[in-house]
Amino acid sequence: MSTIYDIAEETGFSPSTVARALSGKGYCSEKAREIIQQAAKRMDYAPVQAAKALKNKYTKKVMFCIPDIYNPYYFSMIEGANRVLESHGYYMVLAHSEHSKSREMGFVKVLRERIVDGIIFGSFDFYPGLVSAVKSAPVPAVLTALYEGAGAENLDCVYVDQIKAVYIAAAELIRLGHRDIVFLGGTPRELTGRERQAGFRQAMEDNGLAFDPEMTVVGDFTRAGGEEAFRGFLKRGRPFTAVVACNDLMAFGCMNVCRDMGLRIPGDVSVVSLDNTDFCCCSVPMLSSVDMMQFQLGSNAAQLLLERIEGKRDYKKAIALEPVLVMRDSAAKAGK
Amino acid sequence: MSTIYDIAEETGFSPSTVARALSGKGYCSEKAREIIQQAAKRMDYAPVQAAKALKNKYTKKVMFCIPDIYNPYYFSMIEGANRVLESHGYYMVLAHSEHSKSREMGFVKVLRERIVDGIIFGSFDFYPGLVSAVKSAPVPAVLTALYEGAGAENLDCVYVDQIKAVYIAAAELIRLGHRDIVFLGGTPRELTGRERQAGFRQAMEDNGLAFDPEMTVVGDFTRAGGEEAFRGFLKRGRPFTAVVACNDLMAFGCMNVCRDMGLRIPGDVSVVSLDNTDFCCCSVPMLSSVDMMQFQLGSNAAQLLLERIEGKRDYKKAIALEPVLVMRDSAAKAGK
DNA sequence: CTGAAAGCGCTAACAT
DNA sequence: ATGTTAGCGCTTTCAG
Repeated sequence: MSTIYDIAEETGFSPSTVARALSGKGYCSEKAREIIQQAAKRMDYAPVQAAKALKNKYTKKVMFCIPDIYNPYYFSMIEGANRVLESHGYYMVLAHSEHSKSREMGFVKVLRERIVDGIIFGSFDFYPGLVSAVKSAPVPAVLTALYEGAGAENLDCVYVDQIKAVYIAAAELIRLGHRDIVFLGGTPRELTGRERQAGFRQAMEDNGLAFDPEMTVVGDFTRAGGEEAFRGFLKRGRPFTAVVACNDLMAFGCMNVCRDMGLRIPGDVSVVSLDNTDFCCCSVPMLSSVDMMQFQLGSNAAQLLLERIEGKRDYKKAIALEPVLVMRDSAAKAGK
Repeated sequence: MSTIYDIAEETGFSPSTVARALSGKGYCSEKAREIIQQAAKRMDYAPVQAAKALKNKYTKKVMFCIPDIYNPYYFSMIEGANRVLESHGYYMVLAHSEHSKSREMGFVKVLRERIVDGIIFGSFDFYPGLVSAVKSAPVPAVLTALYEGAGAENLDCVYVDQIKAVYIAAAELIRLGHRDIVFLGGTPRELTGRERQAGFRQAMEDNGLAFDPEMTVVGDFTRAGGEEAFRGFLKRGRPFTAVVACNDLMAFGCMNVCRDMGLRIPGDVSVVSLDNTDFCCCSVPMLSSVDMMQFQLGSNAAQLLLERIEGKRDYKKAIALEPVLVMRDSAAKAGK
């Protein structure tokens, strides 16, 4: 634990020469550099980040804000972002909002203290208040969803088309011959919930099937929530042969309920969901799911953010990624 | 974006009065405080953390180092730690070593730059080099495992007894009448691998059963690794009626293989594993597993670390937590 | 090529 | 109660 002053004293050079030698910036003779670097190593020198941060106005840290740490959806996003951040010498500060708007707002507020150089939002649900707070924050932000409300003009984002994701899931079930398809969605109070339902409806109608609100239930994106919602649907006594679940966790819940009721998957019920998390391979049968490109979402978001932080870009950039259907064993032809 | 100097100028007070008014420390008249606080709000003042850090020698951040971000084992640990850190005004910096010792070492090295006030290790595999690096770091550290090698004298830790965890899992299977039990463990090159095997052996021998190395396979704690390892075991052609898996992911892999081979769970094969992650409820049948108290591990670790950081304690503290068996549907009486 | 000096924004001891 | 001053450790401009 030594400072440039200690090294200066030790080597007889001035602090500024030591700084130049160590940073590699500015003039410094070979000889001086060598002597100083050796002393630095010997004295276990390491620059104190707070001092650099105060002087340079950057912290080399980025905040990653997610709503739910137990949802594996976010894992590869974190990992994707982490990879590129790390390769640029940045660290990630995790902020977990637990779906609370006020906590999320709190994270945006502390940005003013400049504890990080930028922020990535893993969440989906933006609203004008948050967006305007984000925009008035002193550091750049990137969203991992498409938000087109007011104020979004200059906000970078990476997103995958939610409507399309549900669409291809439903379309595949229809292709397999299913007609009575349950939609296990999210609350329509959130944008994603509405978008996804729209995708489902469109897939049905494009294929000449009626969209029936009675075949729709909403859950909270947890396994338990999926179970509860699906049980609620079963009470209606409507016939069905397939389910589109809006995320893997709810699909697991749905599959649990099916098993309890003696329904076989995919024999009696076909299930396709969104997210394609690692756990799709852990269920029996393995879950067919739409890959929402989480890893790429994370890495691209980090990329965009760093471009802003490092001043390499000053205009808005939005990146759209394509969802990819991954079929496994939880869906089969209807009527088999 | 204003500083105490801006506010001083605006209000006519000196910077130090402003600082006192805003921090609430030191003398300051009611009137001055009011004026200053209003000005601060109006001017959107927020203290720059780098400046505080430079002066105060703390960053209000803690590094949490985990080896594998895709393993749900760590979720609740992260969450447990996060809860207490947050309640004390600290942020968590995530460090993901991807099981690489050199990366882990890298994280310990940057501690010298004082980017955080302390570090929690989620990993299991400690070795002398790491431990001595940790001990010479300028900030306190907490391990979430029991390490009794040299240098551990003054290192805080929270841990659950690995041997006991495996022991109670195996003992329950034995109680259910199983005698030919497969042990799906981790590599004996890591401490945990050895400990867990010891626990299994002890359970067998305490119940008058022989420990047979042929009934043991090792995997890498991933689902795919569990599958591969278990397939390897099946090739041996040894009869068995139950499996103790060293974590949930490997148990899922094992269950997948069983299904492929037409073995029914728990009819033909009973499975109990360690970790009790949320996903135990997602598999069919639901997985019986030993809760390794991850949430408590995380929150206690954070607690211990903060005690050190805030100078409230200067002696070693080690906390032992008890593993708890959670029976679900993947294990049943033998011979049914 | 090297050194002196100022300043990043905040804190705290000390003086008034 | 308030103001002055020095300093945390580093960067950078400007003299030399």
